[in-house]
Amino acid sequence: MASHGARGRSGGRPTLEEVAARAGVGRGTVSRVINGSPRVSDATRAAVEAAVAELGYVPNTAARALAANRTDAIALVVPEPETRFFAEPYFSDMLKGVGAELSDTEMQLLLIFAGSDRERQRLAQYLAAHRVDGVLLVSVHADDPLPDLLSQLEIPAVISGPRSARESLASVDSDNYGGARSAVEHLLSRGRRHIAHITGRLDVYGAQRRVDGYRAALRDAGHDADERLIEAGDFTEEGGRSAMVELLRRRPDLDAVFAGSDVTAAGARQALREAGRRIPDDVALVGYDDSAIARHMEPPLTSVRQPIEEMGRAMIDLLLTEIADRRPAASRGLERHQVVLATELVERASS
Amino acid sequence: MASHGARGRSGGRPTLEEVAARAGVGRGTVSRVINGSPRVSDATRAAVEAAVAELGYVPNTAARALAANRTDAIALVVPEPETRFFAEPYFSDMLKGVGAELSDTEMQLLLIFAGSDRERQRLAQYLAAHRVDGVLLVSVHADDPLPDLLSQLEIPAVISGPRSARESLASVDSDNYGGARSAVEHLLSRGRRHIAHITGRLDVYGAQRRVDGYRAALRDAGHDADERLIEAGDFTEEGGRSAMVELLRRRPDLDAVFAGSDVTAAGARQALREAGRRIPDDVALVGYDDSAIARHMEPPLTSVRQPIEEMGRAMIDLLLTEIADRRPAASRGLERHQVVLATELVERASS
DNA sequence: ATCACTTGTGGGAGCGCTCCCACACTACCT
DNA sequence: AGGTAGTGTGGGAGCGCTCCCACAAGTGAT
Repeated sequence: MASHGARGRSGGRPTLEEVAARAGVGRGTVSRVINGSPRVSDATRAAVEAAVAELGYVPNTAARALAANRTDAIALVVPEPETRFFAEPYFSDMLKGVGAELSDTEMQLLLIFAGSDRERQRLAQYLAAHRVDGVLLVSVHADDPLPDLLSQLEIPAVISGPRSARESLASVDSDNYGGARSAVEHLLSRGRRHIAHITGRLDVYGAQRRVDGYRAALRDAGHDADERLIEAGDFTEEGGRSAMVELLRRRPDLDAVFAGSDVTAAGARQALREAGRRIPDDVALVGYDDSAIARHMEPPLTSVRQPIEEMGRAMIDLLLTEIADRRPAASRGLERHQVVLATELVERASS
Repeated sequence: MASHGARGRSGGRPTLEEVAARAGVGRGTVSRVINGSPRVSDATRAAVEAAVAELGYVPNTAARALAANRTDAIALVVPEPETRFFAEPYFSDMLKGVGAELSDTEMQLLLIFAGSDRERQRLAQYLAAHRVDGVLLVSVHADDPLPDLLSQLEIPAVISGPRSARESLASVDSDNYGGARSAVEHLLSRGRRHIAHITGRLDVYGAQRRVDGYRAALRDAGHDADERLIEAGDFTEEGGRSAMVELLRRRPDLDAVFAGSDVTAAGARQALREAGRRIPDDVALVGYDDSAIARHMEPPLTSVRQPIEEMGRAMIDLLLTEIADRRPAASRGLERHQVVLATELVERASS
């Protein structure tokens, strides 16, 4: 009795109502069983479950979403071009943690790229349509309007990286400051005295914090910071190479380099090689991220490991909590969830 | 007047009805405007569009999905562990093509991994719930039950790679057979006579086809196929290395290697180096995929380029057509869409 | 003037759920 | 006996759309 032309194909998926009829109970009871409500007698539950199995019933997500005003889906938003997503191990590790933590949930994960303006446009539409219950925002840049949009739309969200003061979103971060400190302290303990730093992209909060940590470690050790020992990179190999060239020109006497990422370190290594400097004999090198690159570099690279996978897990935990008590961060006052995970220095032959 | 406790939060999203009231028209008319029906007068359309803009109306996807029985979303299913997804450039190129082709559509793309049994279980649930309008299946293995499941559920789907006889799904493939032929013919034309082949994983159709092409090229050139010149790899670097070691042991006189992928070629190169063979002087090497690895190898690797991005585009085209005329492949008889795109040999210093 | 279309429009019915109120029934106190 | 909980259950109302039927109004042929 399909009244709409487009319906009734595909052999007719069974509905709640049909399951109820089959089990000899009411619609509400079946709904309770499906949703795991405790207020159902064991006998009834068994009868309903049998009917569900016989009919091969699968709930209609659209109907549920409409009635209950939730989608059972969350989005992992990557505000970067896809290229970077695949190039940086950060994202794949993050995805692994997120996926693992989500695997015993009913939640569906969507991956959304928002690198170009056009993609951002689409994303805004998407969020406005409330097609997800929550958002994981990885790699937030300074002045990014996304966090504001999110809290305006009152969509639960968790960002990775440090949170700037004005934002009211929950966040998970690794201790970039401490990680940088430990790298520099390590180099100092190895007797290095002229330690340079190639930064990451400074519009990424984390990179900025690493610079702070670098400065603090030097200051605490009684070294005066020489600005000529700091050069901006951009997380790319080429950026690392050219920054290294520049540093060697300015301070030919440097004996150690702390790079803002492993990829940057790879670029720096190249420049050092070309300049005839041996690693670690002439110049010690330390990277950041402890990615596969670090292990495979020649010589193997000392690097600061971030617990990225754990960060992913933590982000999901926070987000699910946030969704569960449906009160977006903004409206719950100042008390905001912020998790900071420790880093670990992995020592290898390059330092 | 929110009757459900959970509703009416978030400042009340405007509904179709409210837009209709504001524009002084009926519900149906607004729906027609939203969906771009031509049967609306210009004046009315303008009035509705104004109301939409003033109210900031965004259609409720769940309601639409429920009423129209479509989701405006398609899934890109990767039947592989995530690790492989990130490791092989194939997927990122594919994703790029798919994304590009989809960007002027309303369709949402979901990325779903189905590497483990558990993930497959979830996927089956997901598909049974008809949460997507169509599926893109990349990297299908032999005996994979997914294609059958898909046609059973009557979900429009397109697979990448050659289609086995029994499947009724549309497919897009690159010419693996021809690509392999061209690689071998190239090596022959360079005067190589003992050409070995390290295969990909043979449960992947494409890898099998490459073996066929390799054999055919040799046969046509009047060489008798020596099975000792063929060794199975698995698309990994380590697999390529150990296969090469084995080949060198069996046929120390070989003077060329055609590898099933660039990554495999990288492994082979390593083994050749260790054995003291120079590339291309002693042994010529050709890869497959023309990925970034090929360009950066030392020496740069000759490789067969597959138009992966174009494949992604073509898959989307097919799928959207399939969805548009809502008739899944199976029910439309034998005439099935199958697109095969040509490959191109990119010559570099390794051969 | 009549008929036969075509074009534009309004609104009822229905998609398959969830939420919640109402009600029956039991158990245990006063 | 009457009250007061608590427990399990049925089903109405409603979520915000799309589809389609009905109908008004216009257009041209007869």
